[in-house]
Amino acid sequence: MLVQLLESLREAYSACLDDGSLQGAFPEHVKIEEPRNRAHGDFACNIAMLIAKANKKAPRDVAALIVEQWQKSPWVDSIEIAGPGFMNLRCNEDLFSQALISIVEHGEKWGSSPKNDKRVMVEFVSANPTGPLHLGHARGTFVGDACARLFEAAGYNVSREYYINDAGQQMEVLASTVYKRYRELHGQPIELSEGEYPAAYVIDIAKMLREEVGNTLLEADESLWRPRCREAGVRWNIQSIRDTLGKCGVHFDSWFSEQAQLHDSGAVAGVVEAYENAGHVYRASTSRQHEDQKRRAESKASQFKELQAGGLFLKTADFGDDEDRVIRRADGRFVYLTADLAYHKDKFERDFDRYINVFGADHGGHVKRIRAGMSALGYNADKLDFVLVQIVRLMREGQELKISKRAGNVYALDDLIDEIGNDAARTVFLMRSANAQFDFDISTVLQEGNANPVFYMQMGHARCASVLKKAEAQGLNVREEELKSIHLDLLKLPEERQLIKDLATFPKVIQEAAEATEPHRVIHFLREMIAGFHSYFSKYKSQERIISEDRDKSMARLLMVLALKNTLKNGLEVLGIAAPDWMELKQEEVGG
RNA sequence: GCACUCAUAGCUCAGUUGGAUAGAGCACAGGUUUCCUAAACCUGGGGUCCCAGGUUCAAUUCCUGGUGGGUGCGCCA
Repeated sequence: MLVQLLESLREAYSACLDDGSLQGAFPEHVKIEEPRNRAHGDFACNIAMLIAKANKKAPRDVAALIVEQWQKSPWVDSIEIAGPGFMNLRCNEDLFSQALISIVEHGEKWGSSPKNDKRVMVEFVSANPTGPLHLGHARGTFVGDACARLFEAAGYNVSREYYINDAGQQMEVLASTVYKRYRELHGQPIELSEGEYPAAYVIDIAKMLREEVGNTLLEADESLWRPRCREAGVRWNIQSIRDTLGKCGVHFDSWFSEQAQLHDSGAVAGVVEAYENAGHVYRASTSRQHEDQKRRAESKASQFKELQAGGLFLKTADFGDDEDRVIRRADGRFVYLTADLAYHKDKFERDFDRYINVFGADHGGHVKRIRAGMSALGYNADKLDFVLVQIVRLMREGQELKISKRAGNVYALDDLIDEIGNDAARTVFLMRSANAQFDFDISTVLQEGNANPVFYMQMGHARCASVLKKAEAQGLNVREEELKSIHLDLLKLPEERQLIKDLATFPKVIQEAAEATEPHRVIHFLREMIAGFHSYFSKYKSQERIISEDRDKSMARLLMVLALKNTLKNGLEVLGIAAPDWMELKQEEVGG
């Protein structure tokens, strides 16, 4: 619908160019959109304001010139010039009819863009394999997956990647905890030290280990038991993470191991060498930004400054970072950042067009460093997108659900899915802009009613399905091959025209949500559309029902319902939320 | 101190990359509903869009400077 209108506007514009009344290229950010105030017409266009200055004419005069041509389009019934120079247009009924038919004909492709040859990588979750996923990982998981789905719908070739931080001190702590639990299983007394993992899952890891190796590690040297325990721990945790992700409907295309693919492969040493060769490093005890050290004197960083003994600095400050960063210690060991740089270098070598990184907001500090590090290697850091997800505080009946890692207190992501279901969990974590923190009481999604966003959306879909099913029982079938013979010009009610216009904007919503990596836009779009339908449904239920004696009118409305259902289904699909044809309701009818 | 991020109705939050009279849910007040699955639908009250400048035909939106909340600031990961 919008496509046709834009096309006709282009034609009108070039006609203006041809007769010399206007000059200049067709402006890039022309908007044709529904005006807030419906009295202004079906759509409004702002082109006159955009090009007025270049043509040295008043916006309203420019508008008049365009209107003269645009009115010739078969899609346009009338255009009015209003306000500072808006063009308010009313569309021809054929345009509405064609839009509806097109929605149904496109089926599950409706809303998606044609495949392009762009490749995008979405890296998300990437939780340390030191334990199961918990609440703190939920938002990143769902936002990352929804972004990936959005890009797929927008026509991109998408690859989902999980970066496994299976190197470093945390793994050693895990290994020693596993070993202690292993000894405990063999009757030896143990005592966990500060920082080790007290949670019960480590016992499960130890049990698995005992089954695999029996008691052979009991008397073994640390050089034997440590790698074995580490490996068992990592393997068990990754499996646990995979299982949870599977429950969440999330599947990765690749799992990237820090230990194997960066350290063991020599990639980390390689990236340092690349920086050395490029002349972006220097050896020092403190970074060049002495002032930075001073002004951080009051910060947490100050308590670590004695540890600084001099190492190899990367000049990230030359590429937009706040200060230079150490990438190799004086003793030759690399730091976390070095591996991260090597990882992103690896990503760039795999040559995607765009890299989406979904991080928790507490990792926001990485953004500038990685950007700077990639720029220093000569890569285009603009291809990197960072989605920082903020904390969501989940409540249950006013009580906060804790993420705390203290034993027995962890609220695992698994538990959340078990409690409220994948659809509700997705809705909760996707309904708000990722970079805004918010509170949510999960008792809301266990109710039935408008306050429950999942219920509201799914009920909308179920209602459509229900109406269609009832119609079918009466012999009213919307068959694809007969779409064109349905009298869609009978859809004259203002609510019907409004709904069709809303439906028609769906592809644009998907496209823009993908571009902005903002899945929440889709939820808001769906909710608004459903609200309009429910309102319409109720308003006319005593007259002008969807299924009525008037067969032609019924068929027209059923086609509209089918188009709505298709849009809802595809919209929910792109969020990973189920679109049921029937909802089992808990509550009994009131007053029955 | 510096960086990132947020600030919109009593509460939780949208606001379509700068558009016309700023919206939704909850809560509150009133009303409708024997019906195609629902405590659903309608109406109403409720706003200094944190403050002050700037850019623009047009700013809740972009820029600068403040204020307030969150996060980060290590040769930890």
